[in-house]
Amino acid sequence: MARTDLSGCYPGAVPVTAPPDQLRRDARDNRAAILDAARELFADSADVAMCQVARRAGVGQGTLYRHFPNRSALAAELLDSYIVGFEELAAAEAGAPDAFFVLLRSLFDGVVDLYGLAVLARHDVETDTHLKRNRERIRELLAGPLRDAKKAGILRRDVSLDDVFLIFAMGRGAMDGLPDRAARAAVADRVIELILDGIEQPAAVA
Amino acid sequence: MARTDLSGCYPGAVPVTAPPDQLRRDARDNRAAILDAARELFADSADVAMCQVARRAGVGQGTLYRHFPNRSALAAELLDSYIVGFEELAAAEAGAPDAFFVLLRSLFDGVVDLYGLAVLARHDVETDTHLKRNRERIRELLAGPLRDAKKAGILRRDVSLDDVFLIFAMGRGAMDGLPDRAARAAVADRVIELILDGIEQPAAVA
DNA sequence: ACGTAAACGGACAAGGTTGTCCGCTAGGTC
DNA sequence: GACCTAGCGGACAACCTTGTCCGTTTACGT
Repeated sequence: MARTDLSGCYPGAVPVTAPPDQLRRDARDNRAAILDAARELFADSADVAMCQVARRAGVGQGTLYRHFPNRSALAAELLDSYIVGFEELAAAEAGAPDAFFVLLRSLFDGVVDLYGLAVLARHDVETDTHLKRNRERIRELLAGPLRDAKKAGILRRDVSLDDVFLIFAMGRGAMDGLPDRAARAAVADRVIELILDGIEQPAAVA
Repeated sequence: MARTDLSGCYPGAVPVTAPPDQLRRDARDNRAAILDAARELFADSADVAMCQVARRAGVGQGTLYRHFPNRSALAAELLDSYIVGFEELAAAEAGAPDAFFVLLRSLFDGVVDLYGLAVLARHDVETDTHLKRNRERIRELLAGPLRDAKKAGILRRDVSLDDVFLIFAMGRGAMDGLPDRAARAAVADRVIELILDGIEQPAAVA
């Protein structure tokens, strides 16, 4: 006997559409738990299975996928919340001559805290429009500080915005495969030291 | 009816043990074809399925696995052949004051040509003893040039061998996700420019 | 020529991941 | 307190990858 076709009779995996603050309480809690779990898991690695996120959040896979239709959507949400913080910092530092270096440092700190996410962002950057927009946003926020730093004579004149992304990628690469935040933080410090001064000895120090 | 147990009656996937130059001609050709295919595929990405290697080499999967029992063994072989070249270069440059920079440049070129392999090497470094030994070998080859460069006053005094690996990882990171050799080569050039001089403006250039 | 063992190749089992389906539970409202 | 629907959860199909198995082919010594 053929099973009755019940398609459409149940909500199924209909994605959650309401804004997060209008959700039913249990849904809101689950959403938060999922984001927390994802943040913890994506901190150390980009290789996180969706079922791990669900388990850690204490929800079923169905719930996870209803809130975030795929891994990219989940990552995008985490990334957005990072960008918000970055925008605030940029606003606070606006005008300061060393704002550029403060923001650069903050980008590195971002990788220290969410290494896996940074990897994911890089990998998906070609395919995911949302991530591209975030990238563009960071560009905008850095353009002013970059100009100011050059004007103040504390930054090489030939450094471009593209170079900043390059430096970001360099920092991320240096943190590849490290086991935890502490190790990444240590490496980030050293990378900044190296990058700022360069490794070549200035011609004559006397 | 139970199938007769034929285990051991056929050579099966018995690994090839003879030295490569004593193999039967078809086996030697296949081995070479596999290595060529792997080199091409690992050039752009670490995410290469073994069956792709087999297909590209024009051999069956069984053949591939008999020559190289797993992906690590295949990667190790490629890596070894790179190391041989690096050793030759180190020998040729021995004593030259700028040997350190030449070798550093060569490491970057290695990533440009075999990016996927570099990623793999980094990722497996904790688990694979063979890779660890290669790393150690590079360390040995760089120690002298590093000392000489400092003595010649063309390298910051506080740069350590660990920093060299860090710089290597930075370069690799900067090349993440780039589509081809050409793009990687361009990035490698810029990274070297940035790393050598640093991005901070020297106090007073006057 | 010819026989033997080395080598081949592709089917396949095992393991793991993604995203969907659908029967049930329980929050919020009247 | 009862209803109704948003939301839950976990089984599962589909897919991919790794490494093994075993019947067949072929290089090479005699």
